[in-house]
Amino acid sequence: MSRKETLLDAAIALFAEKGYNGTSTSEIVEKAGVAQGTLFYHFKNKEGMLLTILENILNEYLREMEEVASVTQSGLMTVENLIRCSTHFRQTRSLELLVLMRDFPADLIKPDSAQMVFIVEFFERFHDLFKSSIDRGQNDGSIRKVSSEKYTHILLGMLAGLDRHILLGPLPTPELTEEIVSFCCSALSPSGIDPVSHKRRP
Amino acid sequence: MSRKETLLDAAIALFAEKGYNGTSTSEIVEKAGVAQGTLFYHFKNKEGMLLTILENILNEYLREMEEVASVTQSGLMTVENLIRCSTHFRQTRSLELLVLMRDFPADLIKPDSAQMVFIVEFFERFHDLFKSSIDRGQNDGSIRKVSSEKYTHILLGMLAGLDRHILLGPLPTPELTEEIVSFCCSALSPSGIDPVSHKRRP
DNA sequence: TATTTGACTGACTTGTCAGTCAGTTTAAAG
DNA sequence: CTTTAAACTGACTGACAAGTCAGTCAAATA
Repeated sequence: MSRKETLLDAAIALFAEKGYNGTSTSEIVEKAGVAQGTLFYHFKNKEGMLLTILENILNEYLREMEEVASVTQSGLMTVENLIRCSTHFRQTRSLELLVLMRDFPADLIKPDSAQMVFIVEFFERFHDLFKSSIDRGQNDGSIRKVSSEKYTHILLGMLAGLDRHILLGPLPTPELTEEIVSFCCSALSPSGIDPVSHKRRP
Repeated sequence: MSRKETLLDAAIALFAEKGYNGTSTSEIVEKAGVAQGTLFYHFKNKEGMLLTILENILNEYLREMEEVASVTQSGLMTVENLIRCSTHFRQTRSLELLVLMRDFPADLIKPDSAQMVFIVEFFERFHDLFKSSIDRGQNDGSIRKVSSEKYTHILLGMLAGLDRHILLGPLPTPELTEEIVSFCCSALSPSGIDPVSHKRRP
């Protein structure tokens, strides 16, 4: 593993444990077992490390989600699987997601900076991914006729909120995946369609 | 207005604008127009200011919510009104809520500290408020038979996530209140009950 | 009037931290 | 072997921030 990767791993662990602001560069280099200067040889500055971490995790998150959405199926089932995907991602990449949830945007409040613009693009792509799935569901009849724009905001806010609730919340949380899926299915299915069997009710 | 209140107001505005970590005590006293020492005369330290702000906002939030829940009506309608209440609160107290959403728990990561325990109690009371409403709805037939514990986590995570999405998200968000209400009603209503009219479907 | 008390002041101390830089090591290329 | 460039080092620095404290002041109390 290269020094750069070692440094990133150390930073992820420390940021997740103590937060971005609560972690000094000295701690990072100590944990990585390299000298102070090495950090600044590989990264422009401390914020550059955070951006690299966020960029990596967002890239992978989006890649997995887009893969799920590319499978041909009803719009509602796509939404279901996007929800399951987000759960799976949270479980496999909890440390990086914790950093994302806690330290964005709190420590990147420089609106219109190049980094901010860059990160915002990811959010737009997540938004489009959900919105086009809802639109598709409304065309194929699996999702009721509601404002897809507004329902996209609701789903995105909900999923991010649940990630945060589970990862950072002070209360222990039980396994919720299938309940979240059926909660959303009930909310999205057309009236008269049973959200479990996906068949029209008698 | 007392100096103490002036200091708190200045801190709320600055914390909301630049975050807790991004604000120095010098900036707070400058904005409040008092000397450096005055801050530490009224508050134990900088974190004491944050805790005071969070305690105030959580107290008022909980008071409004408990008032809403005390009105006699079906469990589902109570949940509906709790959701509307949270929206109203977000709109009227956006600055303080912004501070809460962004800087808790990121800057209070001292688990088991007295302050942390104190804040966690609020979360438990929010949890109980929602859970008992769902339980009531399951008794009066307005809410379907699901795990009230799990659905409480979903609702809490969802509402906090939407607050965060709207207050801190990089994308502009349209007005969502009634869509959130009907989203949740559809998810909570018993199958066969129309979530809008609350009458059994033909 | 004399004394006490609480609110307030602001220069100062103490410490930390991000970031720098002159120089060393490593390893590849000629 | 020599040259060159990239990777790496770690002591150092300048800036700044939280928190302190000896002392001022005005108003209440005796």
